[in-house]
Amino acid sequence: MNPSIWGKAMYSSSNICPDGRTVEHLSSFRPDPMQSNSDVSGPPVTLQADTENIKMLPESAYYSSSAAGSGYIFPSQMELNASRDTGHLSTRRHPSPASSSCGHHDCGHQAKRARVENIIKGMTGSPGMHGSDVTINQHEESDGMQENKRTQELPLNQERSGSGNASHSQATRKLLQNQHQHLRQLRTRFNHVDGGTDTTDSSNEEKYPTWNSSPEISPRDACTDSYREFESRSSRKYQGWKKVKLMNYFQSKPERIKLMADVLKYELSRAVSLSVDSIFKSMPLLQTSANVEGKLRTDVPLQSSVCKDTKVTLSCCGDAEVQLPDVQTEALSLVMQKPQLKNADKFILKSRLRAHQRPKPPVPLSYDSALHEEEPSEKNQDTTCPHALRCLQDGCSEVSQAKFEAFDAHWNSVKVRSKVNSRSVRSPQTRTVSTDPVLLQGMCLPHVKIESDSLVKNNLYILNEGLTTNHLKKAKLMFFFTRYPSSLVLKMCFHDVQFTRCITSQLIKWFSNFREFYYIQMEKFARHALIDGVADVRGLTVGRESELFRALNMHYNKANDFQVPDRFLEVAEITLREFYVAISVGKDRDPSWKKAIYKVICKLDSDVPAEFKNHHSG
DNA sequence: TTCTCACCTG
DNA sequence: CAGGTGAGAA
Repeated sequence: MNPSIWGKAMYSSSNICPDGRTVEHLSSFRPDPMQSNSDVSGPPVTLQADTENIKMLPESAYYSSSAAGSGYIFPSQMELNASRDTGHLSTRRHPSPASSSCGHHDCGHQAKRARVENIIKGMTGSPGMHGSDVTINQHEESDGMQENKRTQELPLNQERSGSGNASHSQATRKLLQNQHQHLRQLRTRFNHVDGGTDTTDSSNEEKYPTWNSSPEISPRDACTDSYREFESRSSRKYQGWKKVKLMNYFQSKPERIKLMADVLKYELSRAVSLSVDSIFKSMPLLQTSANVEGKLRTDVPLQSSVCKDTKVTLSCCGDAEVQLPDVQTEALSLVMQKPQLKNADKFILKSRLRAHQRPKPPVPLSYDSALHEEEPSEKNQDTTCPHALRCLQDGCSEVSQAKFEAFDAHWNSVKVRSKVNSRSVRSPQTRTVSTDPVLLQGMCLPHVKIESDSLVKNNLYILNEGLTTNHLKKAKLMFFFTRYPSSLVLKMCFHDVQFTRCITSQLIKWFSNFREFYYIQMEKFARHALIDGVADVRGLTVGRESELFRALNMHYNKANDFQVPDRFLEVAEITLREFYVAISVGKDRDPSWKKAIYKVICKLDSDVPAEFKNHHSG
């Protein structure tokens, strides 16, 4: 035993430099078969001393690479970002504007009838219809609404029109008859749209609930549904209807406009809700954005009167409209599995990073997210009405979470059933809720900006409540740069994930597993080298063609679509030599012999490229 | 006590 | 890859 040899060997192993000094130092080390198999009670002491000396040296003495020690942060510095549960437990607002203004049941029906009347009036009457024309129309409508009761109605109308005046002029009668005819045609038209249902059965009330947001209902039906609803009720409460008509007859014009506005609001929010629902349910991700856009525009005709072109303004939490910056819809992250996408497993960074070395067209999914996760969300944290981005970004808001779960349930069936996802299902934030139309309606989806390919580009919408396989792939590629990522790095690279304690632990666990595999491979190949009689550490190199690299690449970069940085090869080579030397000197008899190696390797982390931080993992 | 880590196991 | 566990650090 020559302490100087040991000392030199271990010293050199700790002074491994990518610039070649490694070889110079380690070349002096020749594993002594006798020593490696003999009692190591002597050498380990020396080794330990040398290991301690290592710590005294400045980092620059270890590694010339600028990456050395660049990112090492002690695990204790890992910040566990507790769930930022903002607790937006807003109460459910009653969505019906009719019942909000009048608590009485009949009052609500009457108001609705009055609105239907106004709707019909708006459809039949010309824009310039005023004064007595409206008056006449209102009379006629009452007849038209119930054709089968015209015989009962006619005397009433005559009574109303004439008010007991027997000398009604013939011209007025003729005009009235014409109006009757007109409204009968209108009525027929409505019935046709309605599918021919003209029943006065009382079961209709259950048949057409006020907020019938059944997923099966077509948007076209949705648009006519409210009319059916009003109509069916009007047939039951005809007497009340007449009263309302009379009242409405004397209503001032501003009041009618207000009613019309109410109806429009009602219809708008209802139709948009249904459309959003149907889109989320029918959007197959492969669907072109043009289709989506067209669908929205077609299904929600009313929105055109409120919103221009590409924007849909939804009423959120009452009547307050929430206007969001366009950028917010741009930055919503891709979080769902996309089994339909054949290239879903292609990591988005692939071409980007490759492009640094060889020219290649960028991947469609690659785009810069101008939104940084904290910026908008932190500002709006205290708003009582959490707009959707806040919901999306924080994800932990229970109400919004539940709302997203509502339609998320649809996607569960197509989610890849990997453990990665199944874990998120177990997340405490995840609950199973039924698809409540009210929830869907109240999703507070903001100002959905329908832009060409914005939806497809972002591929939906929801902030991650869990890690996906794409996150796993990203993490694996990150391992090429950092073996011991700090929580800060993790947060930066997985900023599309809601960082909870669970998520953080899972990410840490992932890298722990990566390291485990990495070190196992290193030890295995180091032992193989010893068995194979490699006598010089200079004979231990890790190139892209080496078996060790292939094993590692197969594990972390299975698709082989990522250009592994040269630095990783250097680190792998250093690690392999560390293991080789340690095993050679019999250090492996110490139960904690790897710790010294871990200590060295953890200082070799590089900075994660910005591409990892700027892109979503989808 | 809490957290991270390595190790072992399935 | 994840769960469980014990060691060690803060």
